Amino acid sequence: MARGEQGKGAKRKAILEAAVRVFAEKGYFGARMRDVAAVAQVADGTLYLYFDSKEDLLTAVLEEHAQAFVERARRDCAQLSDPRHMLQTVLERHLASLEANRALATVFQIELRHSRKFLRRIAKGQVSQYLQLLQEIVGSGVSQGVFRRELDPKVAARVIFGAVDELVTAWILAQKPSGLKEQVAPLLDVLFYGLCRTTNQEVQEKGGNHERTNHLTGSL
Amino acid sequence: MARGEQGKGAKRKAILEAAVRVFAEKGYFGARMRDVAAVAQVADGTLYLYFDSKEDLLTAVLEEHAQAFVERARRDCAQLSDPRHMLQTVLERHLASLEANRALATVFQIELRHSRKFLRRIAKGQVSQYLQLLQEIVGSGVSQGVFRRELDPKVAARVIFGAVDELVTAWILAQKPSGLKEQVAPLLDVLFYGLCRTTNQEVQEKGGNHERTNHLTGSL
Amino acid sequence: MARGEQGKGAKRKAILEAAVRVFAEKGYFGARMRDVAAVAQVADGTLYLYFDSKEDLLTAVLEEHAQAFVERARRDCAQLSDPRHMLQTVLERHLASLEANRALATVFQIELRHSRKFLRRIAKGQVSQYLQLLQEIVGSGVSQGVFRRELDPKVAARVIFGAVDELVTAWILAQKPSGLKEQVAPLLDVLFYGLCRTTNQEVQEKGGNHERTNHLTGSL
Amino acid sequence: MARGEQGKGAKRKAILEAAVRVFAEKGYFGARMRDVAAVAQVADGTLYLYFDSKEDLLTAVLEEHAQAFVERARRDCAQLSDPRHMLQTVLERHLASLEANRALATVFQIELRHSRKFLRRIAKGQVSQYLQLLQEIVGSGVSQGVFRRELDPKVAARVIFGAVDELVTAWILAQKPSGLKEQVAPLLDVLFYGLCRTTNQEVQEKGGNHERTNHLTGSL
DNA sequence: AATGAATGAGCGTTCATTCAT
DNA sequence: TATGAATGAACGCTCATTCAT
Repeated sequence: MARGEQGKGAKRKAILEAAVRVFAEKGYFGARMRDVAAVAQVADGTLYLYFDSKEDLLTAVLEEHAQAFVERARRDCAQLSDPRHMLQTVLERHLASLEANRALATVFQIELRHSRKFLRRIAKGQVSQYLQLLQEIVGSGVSQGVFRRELDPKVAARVIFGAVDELVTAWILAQKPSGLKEQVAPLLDVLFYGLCRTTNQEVQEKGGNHERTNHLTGSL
Repeated sequence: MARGEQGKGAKRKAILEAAVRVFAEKGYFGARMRDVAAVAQVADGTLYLYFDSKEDLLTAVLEEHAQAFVERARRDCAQLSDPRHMLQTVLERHLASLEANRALATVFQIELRHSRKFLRRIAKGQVSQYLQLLQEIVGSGVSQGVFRRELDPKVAARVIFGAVDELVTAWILAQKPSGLKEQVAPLLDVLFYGLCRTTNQEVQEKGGNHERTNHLTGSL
Repeated sequence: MARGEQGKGAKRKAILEAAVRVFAEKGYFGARMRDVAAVAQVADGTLYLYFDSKEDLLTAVLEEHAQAFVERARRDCAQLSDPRHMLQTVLERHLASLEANRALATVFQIELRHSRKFLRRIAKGQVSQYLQLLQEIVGSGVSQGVFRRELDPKVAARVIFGAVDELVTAWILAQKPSGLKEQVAPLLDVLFYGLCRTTNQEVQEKGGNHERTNHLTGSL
Repeated sequence: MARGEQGKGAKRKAILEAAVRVFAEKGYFGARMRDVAAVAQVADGTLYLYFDSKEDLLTAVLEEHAQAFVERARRDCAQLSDPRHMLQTVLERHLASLEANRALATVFQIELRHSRKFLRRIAKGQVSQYLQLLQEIVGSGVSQGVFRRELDPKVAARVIFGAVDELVTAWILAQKPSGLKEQVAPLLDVLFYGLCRTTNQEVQEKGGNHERTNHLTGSL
């Protein structure tokens, strides 16, 4: 029972966790409040003591986790100076935290996007803050001369976000999901050095980009 | 009336277009078949002469457009040799075609993804073919020595797709959407040359990357 | 095709036969006019050139067969003098004709009775005439001194009808239907001589009732 | 309101009664669940708290009453020794209980038989038990020497059942229904003594069968 | 706070019937 | 006559939400 756990917000938490499970399993529209109540071991009506509506429940799931995520990402970055390290850290956190809770990841990647309304809410909320952070990282990278000055930080941030997002979605949909975190290195490789080969790249760095990536990763 | 239009598949087409409009406006679950029928100026039951179910209608919207898109992208590429040109052409087409029909874009970016089931269907179908194409482009770029040989083509393809996808979704959600096509250039800039500045880049190519991009774009 | 058969009423007949088959198989409410049309190899709309409505089609099935049945029963009886022979002949015809067309029997025993309205129509129509005939037979039997004079001909007629009807329904419902006609003899045995043993029956007729039954049956 | 009635199963009962009324009035297919709900003074959805489906509701009507009926019939018989008395008692109960609730009788005689499927369910269930009981009565009558030993108990049971059933159906369909119970006596007369006159019957029992029937009836 | 029985609006789908061809 | 595409009214059932206890 969710009763004795901690007393206070234990029931609320139980409901939220149940919601994540049920939404992930059946999808938002396929999920019935009754299912959530059953999983949370709570009466139907009790849900409404903690959440205004089904939609509010989904929103709560979002806010419960997303806020913390962005905040921690910012804190992580505050302790780093190299924007490449920042990106690496943020993306690793991103992938690792979703990998740790697949149901939650499903809700974030799929269920939260089932309507323009919801999508907008996310886009204006947490995602926007996340993009903002990425943009700042890119900006500071440019200032530091680490990133190319021709970059459009807005577009760059979206490219980064889109890329990670796509990897996560693919992972969600995969039947036998491979590791998510492992994909940070090749992802950063593309993001950092792009697709194109610069004429003298090989001369500059024998052994190529892999070494660089390893170098970076190794230094953390 | 949809009657006299062209005679044959006119009604089917009218229904499909109505579906796109209604799905885009109200979302798949918010849309009632009756709405679709009304917009198509057709009786409720008529919908079922052309489509098996609401879900089938959504599926049909997908297949009606997605297939053609990938095919054309392939045809476009067949006439080009430089993989950079290929990417540019494909992404331009991608953005341009969605920009031309915002309702359709909404359905593709949002409604078709409302459930794991549907998402999977797409991921295994058209999107997978699209990714395949991108992967081939990257692969040929590597072979030609235009793209870096360290690239993981699979990850690179996902990065490209994720980036475009993110741009489109952002455009869908924006209240006053700016041009989509205009974003191809900065997008390619990031994708081609990455975030990082290579130490001697400035020396090699005065004027930097912008010039290169312009050069490429200008040549088309 | 039902085309060339005889020209005129061939199509009407084809539809009626199709209706019997479909009604028997799926039940009146489960049957769709389209099914009937398909079996009759006719367009949906054509049904309405021959019958006013689905209900009318069922009614037509009834009238097409029931009328003839009662008429023939009367004709049969006209050639007999012994009311016991009459009953036997009528019931044999009854069972034999239904046994010959199980689908038709199904429609008569089940589908035609799905509503009070229809049941009433039958009860007032063909069944009433059939009961009338039975009643007359009983009446003449009483007059002739063959049947007991205490009989209430109305009740007797209903008992006879109910008994046959029940046998037919049981036959319809049976998975592996045994012969129907074979049941006439034991049925008549009960109807003619009742359940009770009259005190001196054994004395009067050694060998008992079986012999009598055989005697009667044998004489035909 | 059905609320305060008895508390517990009151609502379920109210729904069942409403169903009987509505099914009897409009027929199973003509009846809408909404009608049932309205008559039961209950919300539409409430029906589904007590019954799985419309069909389940009809089934429940059947089982609610039929079981009790057969059980009571058996109990009645257990206290009697003369199979004639048994038959009389059972049939009287049968007719009396249906006469007491015409709507219920309608459902039993008509609505429960609207499809082969349902008819089969009944035939295999309650009716089969009823027939079994009748068969046993006939059997014991034969053993006791009260009934003729030539009887085929199976056929005899069906004759009895068919006869009663027919009387009830006729009563249901009649516009101005006469008494049902009153028909037991003439019914038994036919069933007991059959149609045929045995040669010396008049001698044996002056006053004929009527007297015997009265004798029997009078003794109860 | 917690319950869960009750509510009732809402929707996808079917199918008898029509009618322009 | 015949067709079959089109119609649109109708209905069983679901489920988010409420509220008396």
